Amino acid sequence: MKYWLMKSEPDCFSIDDLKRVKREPWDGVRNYQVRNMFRDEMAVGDKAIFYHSNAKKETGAVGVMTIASKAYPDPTQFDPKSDHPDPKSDLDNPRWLLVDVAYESHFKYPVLLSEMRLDPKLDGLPLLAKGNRLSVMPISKKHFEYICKHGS
DNA sequence: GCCAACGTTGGC
DNA sequence: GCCAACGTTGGC
Repeated sequence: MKYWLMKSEPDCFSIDDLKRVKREPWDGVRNYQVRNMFRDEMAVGDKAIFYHSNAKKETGAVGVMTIASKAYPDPTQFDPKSDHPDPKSDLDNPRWLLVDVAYESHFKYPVLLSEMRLDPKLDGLPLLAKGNRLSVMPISKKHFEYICKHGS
């Protein structure tokens, strides 16, 4: 099983939103590296940390979700009214993929980015690498479990 | 709102 | 293939 960290802006889609709907297509990703991870590396049952980016209050890890589907074409790429339409994507060979995610749990306490930066146990966490802008990234089991423990 | 860092695009 | 210009991400 693999472990992931996935970012979302809470103003756009928060962990509370995910809790309400239980399961959601993780759409809108327009980055080839992430597309390839969806396609080649994610598997149903993998665990992911839900991370609130660009949050007004608390930027950090807020809970856990499960990967609930294989990768499939992101329908929003073909919708001119969506936030990220891609007119160059081909219906027969879609450029962008997504996976469904399912809610698992809220952390009791958010694990803030500022705390994670100071924690030597999280050295090497890709989230903390300078200039890392990936919205989805693999993390080690050790880091995953450590963050979960910290949030509980 | 600012800005550093990065990815993508497109001209050549 | 190079690289400048531009757009986006995301912390602060």
